[in-house]
Amino acid sequence: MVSIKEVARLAGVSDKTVSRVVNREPNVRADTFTRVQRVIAETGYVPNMAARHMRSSRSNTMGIITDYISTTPYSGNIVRGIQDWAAANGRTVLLANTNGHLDKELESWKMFMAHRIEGALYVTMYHRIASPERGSVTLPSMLINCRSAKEESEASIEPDDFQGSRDLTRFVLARGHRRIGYLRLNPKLLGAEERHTAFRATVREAGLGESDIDVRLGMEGPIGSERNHVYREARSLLEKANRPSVLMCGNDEMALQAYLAALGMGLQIPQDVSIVGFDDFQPVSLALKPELTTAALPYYDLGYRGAERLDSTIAGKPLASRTLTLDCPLVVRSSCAPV
Amino acid sequence: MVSIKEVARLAGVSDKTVSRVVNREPNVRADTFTRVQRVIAETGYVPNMAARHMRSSRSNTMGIITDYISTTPYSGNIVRGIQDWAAANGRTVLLANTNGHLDKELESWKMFMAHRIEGALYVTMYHRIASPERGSVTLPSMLINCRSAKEESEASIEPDDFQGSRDLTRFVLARGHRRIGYLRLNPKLLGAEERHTAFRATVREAGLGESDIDVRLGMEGPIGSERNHVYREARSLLEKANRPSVLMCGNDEMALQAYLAALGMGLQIPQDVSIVGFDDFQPVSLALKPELTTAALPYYDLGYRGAERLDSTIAGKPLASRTLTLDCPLVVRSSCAPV
DNA sequence: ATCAAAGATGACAACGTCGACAACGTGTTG
DNA sequence: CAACACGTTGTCGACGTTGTCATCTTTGAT
Repeated sequence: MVSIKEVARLAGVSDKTVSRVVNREPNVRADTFTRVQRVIAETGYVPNMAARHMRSSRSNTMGIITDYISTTPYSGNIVRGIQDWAAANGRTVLLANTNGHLDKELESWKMFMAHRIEGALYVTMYHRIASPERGSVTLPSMLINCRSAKEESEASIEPDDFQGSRDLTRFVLARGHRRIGYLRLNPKLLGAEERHTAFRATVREAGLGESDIDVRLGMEGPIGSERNHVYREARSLLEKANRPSVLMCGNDEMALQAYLAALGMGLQIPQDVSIVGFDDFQPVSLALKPELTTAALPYYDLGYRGAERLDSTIAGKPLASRTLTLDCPLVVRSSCAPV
Repeated sequence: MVSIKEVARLAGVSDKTVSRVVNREPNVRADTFTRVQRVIAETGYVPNMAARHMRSSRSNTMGIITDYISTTPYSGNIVRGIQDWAAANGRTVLLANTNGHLDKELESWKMFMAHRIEGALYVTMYHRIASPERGSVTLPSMLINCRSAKEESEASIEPDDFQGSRDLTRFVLARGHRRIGYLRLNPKLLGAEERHTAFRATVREAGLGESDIDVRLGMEGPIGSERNHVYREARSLLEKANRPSVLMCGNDEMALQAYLAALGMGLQIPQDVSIVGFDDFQPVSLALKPELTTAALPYYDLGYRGAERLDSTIAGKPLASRTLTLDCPLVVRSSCAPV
């Protein structure tokens, strides 16, 4: 691999001058500049990051720790958002996956230290409470899609489940629905609480009473091995004498099961019953017919803006607020009809 | 950050001796070893990879290029497999996502060169023909989930779609099905051809004729914006006077639509019609009720073993075969009943 | 023409690590 | 006791880059 010295030799200048050209430093004569540029092009010289890192003692690198990237695959978009930010800003990212194992998490931090990362992004695949186990490492960090358990807690960026659920509920109400079945997420997830609370607050605000809504628990138990009651509960809701005109589901995968339950009973969607989801998990929300009305988790932006925020922190700029929430925009498709 | 010299000073030895301890070199007295180890533990010293890289001119790093990681999210497991191999073998991986843009691909190669990667894994999210655009870069590389268009082609590792489809078809036949509807994948995908061919070969082998099977095209058009006929075709198959007893689908997302079509017509699965998929895309295959019988794409292993193979190549060992295929194991659940 | 200021370029060192080699200590052999 | 082998430890330099400072060249004002 050709080095800066080799380029310098070929261009008949000093290595320092090549460095100036590469880094667009001022005070290089135009002809020198082009001559060096030409040699760089001819030799295919690319600066060695490791050497830069050594010289400047800045690695320009951030680490990403993810937990269960495979279980909820769509949230891989968080990682994509981070990467795009990094590529656009000349940073390097190092990725580590823990699969939820503590020992792998500690191992990852060690690997990160070996690369002298300047900050870490702690990404969870479910919106939840997290407590990064970084051993004795102390570095700028940003929690993405989760928040710290501790009070003196750390900077984070999260989806606004409350707003998403509120907007979705308002939309459902605006379509005239007055009997609503609600299938709750696993209470272990942060989103479960917020979505449910927002739903209740919004229907109350609209003047509906307890008898107008019917809330069922769709999933429970430890994440990864939860018990799934969605199909059964959806059926039960739809078998009621005065059945709901709409089923609101904790997420899109639950909506899928609600579809199966409704169709299995001979009901048509959305003519006989409307269904809405949450997350906009597209392999499901777009595969369903009719396509699913839902609220989109801003995964990509969580990553992109989370990386941006971490970078500010590394640069020493204070954050406007410790926690930033991003909207979950409503995605209107055709699974929810007017009553 | 504490350096090897600082550790050496505190332990009262030379930096070289600390280096010996860190790298488990022989010929260090036991008491020296423990003394140095203690100082390392106390100071939290971690060797600097950038400096190692400089000294040894070996980066110990491989690059991963992926195309559309977000569209078919489950295949992120390939990346997880690679990472796990790398973590287990002390290698670093650098990840770049192109979203299918050529300019981003070239940019990624440049970034890789800056980090002096020793080899590259070119990962596609669909099983397809690929031609890596690496500019003038020439490095050991391995195609994962794709193969080269060129004849003098490059090493690759791929799923065995043929075997998967054959085993699935045999399974269906063994359950007594003799009228089979088949929904084809987008012909643009490599798997489409292989799965379809295997299906035809296997039914013929079993003595079925052309009139016993009915093959429909489920999807077509450019990847990312294809036209989707699955729902319509599935309905059409099921409306036939002598309707198939089983629907074999190109993948699990198509199976999902087949479910919706069947249920929408008042048919019960698997009593009235059996359905099988392909891929084992679990957010779908496990969410469906009854759960889906399918063949699993060995994504994780493609990544893990692909990394392993690339590493052999880097080390200069010849590969037993240029292309390696991995089995797609049958996953029997409950969506396919005996006739 | 003269000189100062500004612009352009180069020499050199240092970042952290480890290979090559030198040097030292201890025990063994003749 | 000399000679040697071997085990243990240390010195030094180089990897590729860029910051610091020095040097040389050009420009422009007098």
